Amino acid sequence: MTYSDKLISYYKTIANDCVLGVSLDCVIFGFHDTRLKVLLLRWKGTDEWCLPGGFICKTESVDDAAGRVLHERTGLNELFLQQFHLFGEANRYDREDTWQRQKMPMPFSGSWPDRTISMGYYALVDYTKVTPTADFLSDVCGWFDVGELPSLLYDHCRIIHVALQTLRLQLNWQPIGLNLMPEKFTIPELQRLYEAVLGRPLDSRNFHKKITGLSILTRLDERRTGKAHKSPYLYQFDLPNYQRALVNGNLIFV
Amino acid sequence: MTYSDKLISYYKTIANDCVLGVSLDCVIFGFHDTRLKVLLLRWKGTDEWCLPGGFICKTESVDDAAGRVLHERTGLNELFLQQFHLFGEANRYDREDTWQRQKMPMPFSGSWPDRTISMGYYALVDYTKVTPTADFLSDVCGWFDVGELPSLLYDHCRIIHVALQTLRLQLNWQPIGLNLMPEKFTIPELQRLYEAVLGRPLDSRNFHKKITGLSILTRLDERRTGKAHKSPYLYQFDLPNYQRALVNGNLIFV
DNA sequence: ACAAAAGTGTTTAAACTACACCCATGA
DNA sequence: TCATGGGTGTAGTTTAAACACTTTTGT
Repeated sequence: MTYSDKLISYYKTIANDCVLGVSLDCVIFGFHDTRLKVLLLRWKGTDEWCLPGGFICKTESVDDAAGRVLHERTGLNELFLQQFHLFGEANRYDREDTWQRQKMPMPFSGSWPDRTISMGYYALVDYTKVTPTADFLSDVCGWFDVGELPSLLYDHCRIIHVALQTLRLQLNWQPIGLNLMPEKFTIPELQRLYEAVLGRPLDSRNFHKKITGLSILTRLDERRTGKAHKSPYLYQFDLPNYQRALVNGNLIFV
Repeated sequence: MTYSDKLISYYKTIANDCVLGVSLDCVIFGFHDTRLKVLLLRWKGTDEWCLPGGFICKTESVDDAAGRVLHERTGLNELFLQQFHLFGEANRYDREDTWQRQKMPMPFSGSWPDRTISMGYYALVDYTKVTPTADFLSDVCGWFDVGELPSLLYDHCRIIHVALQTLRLQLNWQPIGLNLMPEKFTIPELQRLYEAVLGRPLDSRNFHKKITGLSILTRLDERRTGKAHKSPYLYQFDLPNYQRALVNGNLIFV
């Protein structure tokens, strides 16, 4: 059975079990080494990348489908996952161009619709806990700097940019720190995250004052050592206070 | 040809021309007599109401489809129209209960999917310019106070509540005043709008100070007369300054 | 000892909150 | 003349922004 045969069989299964004409794409954000990252898949046999995505089973809620895709690609459950935009243009991308770059005949026969509406989700995950896992259509799954994206199929470049815009807007009301940071972290590391999302530097004294003033962090006795400078304290989130601050809309950094 | 026959033919046309399994629902907000209103349709031959909605033509963008539905129901073009949530649960509502209340056999035959995903849009319109117009499935189209909704089909009650929540959150960054107010209005009238959306009273002195301080309003020489008290000045939005304030995120009333 | 980042406090300006009286109008 | 809501200012408090030096650590 050739790959092309397998592909046709794969799409037949999808057409049978899933809602046709609707897909979802997940922009999975992580944070590592002062950079905001996004998880991408490399299309088999090409140098083209795309977002993790999938279809919605006939008896499955769309949010659950997004959770499933995310679990399959990262190994994580109970992620912070949020709808952000429905990409519903009749001609979202240049189909000819994409097929050519995908280097394979797309098995679009009778039942397959000739336009797909895609729901965009973004997820915030702890980079250190993710096991990037490719899917049937891809051979590599890996992280990319949001500022240094490779060649992307479909309209996925636009989807990432809309996700990033949304993330910036929601920085103040969403538990972005909690979901993107590892369990223990230093205040300067958290500041790097906010700077990476906002795309501009913040004043360390004001940041420190603000973040500690919210009482959402607990300072541990440990410190992060090993660098040629003063060892910063490690902190972790105080969950009850964090939730409270979110509800009250206090997590503001403009 | 009975209504039931027409209905079957109607759904056949939809199944032929539109994307199957996806619909859209529009929560159309207006403002009148100090109250926030929403436009509803009465299902033919029943006392049940629902949101204006529709399907997406095969070659139409989803946003355009929402604009079309809105134009058909209100007579307005170029409305402020915004995606707010995808309602994608596999069992969004009790189907048996809904069919019974709709008092008609739903023509769900072979090609009709047994679950529908619906994209929620909200629109802000000038109440005074709207000509409510029923559609094929409804016999009445009219405004309701968001606080006094009638019996609603499907999950439309939930959809309205999610729309309202979104509207509250977006009050600060969306041109809500501009779209919901008539061309000329008084500052107390605008304050009533903000109070209606926020659901709580605002201090008139602070409101006046704030709104005039933004330089987004032009005071006209006219005043609104006819009431047994001091006649308030009429204002209109200064569009260039309004846009600027929106971009800068200055339209905040918490 | 040096380089590199962490930790910390004050001052100033802007924004927000609370609060009360007089005025114009129509009944 | 009375009832109703419109118009307006100030003081106190809170919040944000700007800004620099000392400490710790590893090399």
